[in-house]
Amino acid sequence: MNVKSRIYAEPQPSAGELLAWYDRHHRDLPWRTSPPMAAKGLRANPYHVWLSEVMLQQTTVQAVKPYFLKFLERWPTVIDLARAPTEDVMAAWAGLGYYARARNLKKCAEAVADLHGGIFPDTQEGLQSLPGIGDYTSAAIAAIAFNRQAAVMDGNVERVVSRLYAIDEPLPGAKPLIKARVADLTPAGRPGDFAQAMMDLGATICTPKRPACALCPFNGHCLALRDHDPEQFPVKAAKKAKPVRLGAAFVALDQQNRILLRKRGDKGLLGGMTEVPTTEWTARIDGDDTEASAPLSAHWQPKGVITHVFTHFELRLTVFLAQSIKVQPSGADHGWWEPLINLEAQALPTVMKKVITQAIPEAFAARR
DNA sequence: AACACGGGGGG
DNA sequence: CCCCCAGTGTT
Repeated sequence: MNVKSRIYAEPQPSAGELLAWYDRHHRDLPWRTSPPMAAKGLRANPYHVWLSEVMLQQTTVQAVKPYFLKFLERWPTVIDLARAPTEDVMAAWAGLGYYARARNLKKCAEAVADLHGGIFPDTQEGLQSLPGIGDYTSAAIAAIAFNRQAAVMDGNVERVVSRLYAIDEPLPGAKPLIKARVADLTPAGRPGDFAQAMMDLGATICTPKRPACALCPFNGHCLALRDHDPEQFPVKAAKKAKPVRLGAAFVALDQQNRILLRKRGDKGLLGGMTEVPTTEWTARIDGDDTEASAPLSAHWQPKGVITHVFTHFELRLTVFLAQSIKVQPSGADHGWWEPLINLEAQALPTVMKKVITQAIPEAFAARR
């Protein structure tokens, strides 16, 4: 920045302006200690902050709320979570996505319970040594639960800051530059409120499309607003096309209305989750091979195709149903027969709920 | 540095 | 339909 623009630029944005806005407009969220309460010295519970932050990774506030309340009711402390069966945690997480988070959540709870006496580390370094806690989450917990002056940067903050300074370098390359700006802005007092204020601002005012700049506490300092079009920031690197994968899924019911289920391996896609048997998911499907790869010999009835979009590919599964199967004692490989009435308690990812609903429309509507 | 990893809501 | 989201771990 040259001398002239330094002289004539607007005064720098300050944390105080944002905190004043936050005091008036902050959202009331289940894991949050409101600014008035925080001012009276009530500190947020590190367990609550950690649980919410892990759930909020790449996930919207709206989606997280019910899961957060359910987890807290079922496992009130990190010790309770550490002692819970992993299958229960996976089943409770089902539907939230990114299931490595649930596996790491359990590992992290065990580490805190067994290695730290049930007390979360209170530094960013200590927190980041735990499973599932990276750059963002360690900074967020350190700032929000322990009042540390940590620079919290997520997708919202990247957008706000890239607009504030009209940063034209594309993401993710611009992250170090943005992080430095965030560190400069983060105040020693109320760093947790500042972080949450930045994220609230990004979620409600400085939105990806049609930002409400007229309502923004930073609208006197925003270079993207003054000199450009805020909607053009942040600049992002081009993304690649999604390939399609195909396969078949088999819904088998026995004579007692039980469904054949399997557990997926602990690593990789949908790791540790429950599924119905399927073929491999490949670029092309061999029609003659489909029947042969069914989990057992039966009258397989085609029930249509479901589509599910993952982060990096689109999956189309042809669904087959077989009913009134006589279960052979040593029949299913690695699977088990689960009464349909228990489906709700299984760790079924959304794609598998789609498959089962396609074959048995009333499968998940039966209760209540 | 690039890739793998879910799911849902908004425009 | 496309975009994005309170990112982390692996390679």
